[in-house]
Amino acid sequence: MNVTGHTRRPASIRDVATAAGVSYQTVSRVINGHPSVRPATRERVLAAIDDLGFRRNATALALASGRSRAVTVLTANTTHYGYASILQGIEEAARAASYSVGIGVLESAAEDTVAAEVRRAADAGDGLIVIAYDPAGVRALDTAPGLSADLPVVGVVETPASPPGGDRPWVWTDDREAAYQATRHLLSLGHETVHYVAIPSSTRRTSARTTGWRQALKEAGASEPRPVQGSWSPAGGHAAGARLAADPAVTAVLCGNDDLALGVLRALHEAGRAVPDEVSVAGFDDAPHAAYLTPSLTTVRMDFTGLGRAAFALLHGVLEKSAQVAPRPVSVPELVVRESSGPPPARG
Amino acid sequence: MNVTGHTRRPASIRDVATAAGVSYQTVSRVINGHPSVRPATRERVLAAIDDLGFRRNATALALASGRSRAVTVLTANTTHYGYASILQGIEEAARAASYSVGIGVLESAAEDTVAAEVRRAADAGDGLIVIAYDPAGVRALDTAPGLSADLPVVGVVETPASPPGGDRPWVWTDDREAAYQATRHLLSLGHETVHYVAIPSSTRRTSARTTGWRQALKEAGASEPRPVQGSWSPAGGHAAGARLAADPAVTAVLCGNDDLALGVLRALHEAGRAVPDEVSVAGFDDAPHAAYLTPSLTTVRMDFTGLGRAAFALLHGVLEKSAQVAPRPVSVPELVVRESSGPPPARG
DNA sequence: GACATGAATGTGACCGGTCACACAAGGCGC
DNA sequence: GCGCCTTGTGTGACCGGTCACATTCATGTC
Repeated sequence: MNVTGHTRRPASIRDVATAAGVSYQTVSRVINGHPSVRPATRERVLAAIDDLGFRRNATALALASGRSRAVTVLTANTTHYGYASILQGIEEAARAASYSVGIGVLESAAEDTVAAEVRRAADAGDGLIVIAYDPAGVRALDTAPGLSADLPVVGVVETPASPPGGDRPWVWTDDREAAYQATRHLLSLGHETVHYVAIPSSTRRTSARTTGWRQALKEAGASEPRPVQGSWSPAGGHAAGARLAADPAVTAVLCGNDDLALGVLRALHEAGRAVPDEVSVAGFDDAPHAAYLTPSLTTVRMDFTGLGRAAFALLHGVLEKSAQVAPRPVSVPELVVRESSGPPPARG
Repeated sequence: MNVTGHTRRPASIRDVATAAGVSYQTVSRVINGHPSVRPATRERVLAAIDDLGFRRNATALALASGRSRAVTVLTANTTHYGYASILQGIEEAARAASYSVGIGVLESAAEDTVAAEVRRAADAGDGLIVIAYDPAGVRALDTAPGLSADLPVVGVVETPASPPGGDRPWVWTDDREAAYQATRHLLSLGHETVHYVAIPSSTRRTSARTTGWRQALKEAGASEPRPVQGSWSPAGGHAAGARLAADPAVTAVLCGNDDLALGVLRALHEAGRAVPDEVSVAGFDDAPHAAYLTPSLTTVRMDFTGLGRAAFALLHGVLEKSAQVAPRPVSVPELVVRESSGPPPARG
């Protein structure tokens, strides 16, 4: 144990070598667990390492080995529950694998902003995970390969519209299926149709959640109202909800996430429409607050941290060829029925 | 512009040098804007840089210069709104200063867990920001200097109990004052006293918010109920709220954050106690959902991203001595009165 | 016209690791 | 007793930058 407080420059392998009376290469061998080092020598080196408080310099290691054992996460936002949970899942898995995690926030979807962030990420780590639920993320995911040829990129995406997209390095939960189930749940309660307040779609066309909703309506032969474009926030949900509340025909609303649902609930309340007696509302994500709202929110539970872990695992597999490039990890969200959904009011 | 797709090893300054017909040192000078380079030479070098798509290798730079222009943020959680916002503020400021941000999650407050994370942080970047609102963060903040002598550490903390703590590199918002104001608000509405549901205290004794609450009660000559120990989550608030709801004497509840308040609201609802008619509730943070709850939540708005930016600014000042070590940045939270607080019920 | 001065550029060492290779000593086969 | 393989260890170059110092040439000064 080193007790000298004023360790100026931290000890290098050469310092350790001198202290142990061996060459720096031998120290390197000990550090890396190379077999052919005589036990006695190893002991001496380990003692010196301990004594000098040696820690392997990550920067030098990165320069020499060409790999930094660091990944960068690009996201449009760190505060949304889903995004934050994914990040936490990534960090957890990365930590377990002794990788460090860097983070970059995409402040806009503008091409140059995104490009700048991707480049920063490219020379900060040796892999990139993009949370691509929104236009900024999608653009990053699209342009990254072009901007930095040999930077492995993994995307956390919505359920891809087309069949599993060849072998793109993507992870997702089946939110199309989840939206389908949530919609069916509402229809099965007796609602004639289900309105939808959408999160901003990641693709130019329409989001996976929208697709699942639409599919359920179609199968049930229900009419398909125009989705209301929301944002990610309660404020967006509130605006959308206000419009829906004004239409007496609306009896069931599915929301792209729980924050939107919260805004919708509020708008319905302000319009004097009772939930679930007059209108049913369902959300998406099962954020921590969903269960504690009044009425508590029927929603779809998403395993975001699991998604984050899977994203890292996939990237890890690419970075260390050894690790198998895991079979596309897809988890299935689970519908959680609470107070906010119920049968429609008897026909007036 | 380089159009060759297969850039094997990326160009180094020596490649650029050869291409431009100068020495690598001249390239280095151009990159760093050294004055004494003949304009014509500079042009040639710049052309070569552009042509080869040269990007300065961050790792080599870090090794040679001894500084990596990276900071690490240590936090117990990335999903809480406050924490996530602080992180976002840090990232924003760091990006503006061309620093990259790494993140480490403290999974427990156990000594070795924390120590391991601090060490990882120490050799990942050249500065550390610790979000120290909870035991894990506090321990990290406390032990970091001992674990890694010359690693600059900045703490995002609760309002320190003692006078500004010498010259500790800390940033905070005056949440003691905020709690004081929120409590006074409730008292001024006519409540005899205000109950408090606490977030886990960061110190062994009591949190700044608790102190502010206590101070307001004392000044008003109100009785001081035992604070109810909550967690950070709605679930914790719900448990605490259930207990408080059972006591008819309770007419006003201040909560350590908005998630707790949400749980308390729910518990009161379940107990059949109307808010604000029978019981007033106030939160802390002004999370995005606070305004959209029913009833909407009276709370204290905290400038978390500003706090994050300040934390980075402080660390930045330490890292680059040039930058002034900003005067301790303290922002003042603002009380936002909404529907959840009102006068107590007329004495029955 | 000799010499100090400064601008423009190049050379070598270094940061702290890794890798490829050289080399000495010991065990084994024949 | 010689060659040969294996084990243990050391040497030198390298990763891609920076820094300190040397060098060249043009200019100004007396």
